[in-house]
Amino acid sequence: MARLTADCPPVPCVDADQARLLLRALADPIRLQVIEALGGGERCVCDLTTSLGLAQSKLSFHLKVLKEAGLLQDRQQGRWIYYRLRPEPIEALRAWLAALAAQCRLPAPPCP
Amino acid sequence: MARLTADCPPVPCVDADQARLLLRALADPIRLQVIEALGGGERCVCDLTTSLGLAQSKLSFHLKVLKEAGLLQDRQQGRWIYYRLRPEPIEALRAWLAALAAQCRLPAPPCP
DNA sequence: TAAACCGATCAATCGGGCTTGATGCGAGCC
DNA sequence: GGCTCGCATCAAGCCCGATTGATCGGTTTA
Repeated sequence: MARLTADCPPVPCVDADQARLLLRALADPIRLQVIEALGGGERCVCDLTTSLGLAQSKLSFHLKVLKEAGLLQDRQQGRWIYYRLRPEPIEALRAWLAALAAQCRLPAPPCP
Repeated sequence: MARLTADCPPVPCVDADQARLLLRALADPIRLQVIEALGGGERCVCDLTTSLGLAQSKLSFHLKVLKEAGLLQDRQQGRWIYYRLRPEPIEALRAWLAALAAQCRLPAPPCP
């Protein structure tokens, strides 16, 4: 029969509040720079610091915000720490957005 | 033949800065309530005010933010104003997110 | 025309998040 | 063991955006 509409399998479902946390984490210019840099692949902190021209403390703060939102994953190797983007919450956010735009064309019930 | 993957036709492409404006507009709990309410279809302001339990001034402020971000479209009928969600920027944001998560699994270049 | 209603706009206030500089902690090098 | 390096954490200050209450413009009723 027809393909089922992906209830949960690879893409975790998010509610409005989880979506809000992801949106909030992404809605910052510096964090978007980090996200875009990591969109090209894994990077270490020292590399991000120099290539983005950010103070070490500032970058660390934003990395923490992104990590706590579930958007980033880190691993330690020697004295360096590498960060990478997690595609799962991004796909979940995409699914939430898709559901949002589905029915929005319905006309309003008359007001008076 | 297979359905094409919508390179651009209906979905306008966004850069990181435009995506940031959309994310910023969406990353607010009240605005998310509005967005979700409008996800079910068009509504008038007086309806939103009562169903969301918001002060009129506050709702008007957030509607303006969402409208300026391109997420909302309004029309006047009599003395009522109806708002609806525009699916285009949402689809554009989804496309931006999809491009983001594409290559993020690449390992980092070794640091030292 | 006056009155009532809907919604936008304005100025003032407030609060949460970002920034900054210093400090702490762990891992390698001497 | 002492030192340097990489990164996280902390406290204080600051700034931008949300909230609040009042006012204004426009539209429909009486």
